[in-house]
Amino acid sequence: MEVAIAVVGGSWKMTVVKHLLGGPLRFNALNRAVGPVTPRVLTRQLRDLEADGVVHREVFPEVPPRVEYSLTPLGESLAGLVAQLDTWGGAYANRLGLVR
Amino acid sequence: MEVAIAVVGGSWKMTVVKHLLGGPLRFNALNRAVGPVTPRVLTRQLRDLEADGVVHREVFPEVPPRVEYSLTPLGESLAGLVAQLDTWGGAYANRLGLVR
DNA sequence: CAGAATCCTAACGGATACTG
DNA sequence: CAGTATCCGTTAGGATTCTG
Repeated sequence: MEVAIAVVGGSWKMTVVKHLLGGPLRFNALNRAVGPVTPRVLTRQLRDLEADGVVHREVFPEVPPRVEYSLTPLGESLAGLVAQLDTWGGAYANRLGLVR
Repeated sequence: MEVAIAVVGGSWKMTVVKHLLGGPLRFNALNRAVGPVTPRVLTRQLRDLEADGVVHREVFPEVPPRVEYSLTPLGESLAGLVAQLDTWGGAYANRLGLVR
């Protein structure tokens, strides 16, 4: 339990995984997709996910530089979790809308 | 997504929910169940969960004092998430065991 | 394009001790 | 029993600016 939270707990990590489920993305594309996250923060989260074996980082030695991020099999095994979090978060947001 | 992480992201929050799925628990019982968490930290997490409508806190005006924590319906709706996190965390831990 | 460098701060998690 | 009080260090997250 705590292990999972440690891997997944970062504010943007699961959002990153969610967007990578649709296929590899380059750094700036990911940055735009994920939301209002600064490059510095996104880089940290990506490095964490990489270290945890969730994300794969591939550098293409080109000009201009290209770096693609994709999910490892382990990362893809988070798909169910992403779906549940997404659903639950949606329901929770709705509930807030109703209560307020 | 981010909403869900905000509610669930605390280091002990999902562990608390997990243990409350088995029924209401008193503060110290919960403290023992959850693990090496200090009262101060546990209190914070519980107050957060209460504010988010996940946990219900009931005080029984007795001597000695008794306070029971239980899940709200919203809290119980996290059961699936708990199960997935638990499973995934277990698998991840095993994988670590294999790789190292 | 993909980040690194630098800086800041709020808050989180924790240790320890004390109390109605 | 169920916390509160006080203190602490780390670090996560963010803003801004710069670069190979």
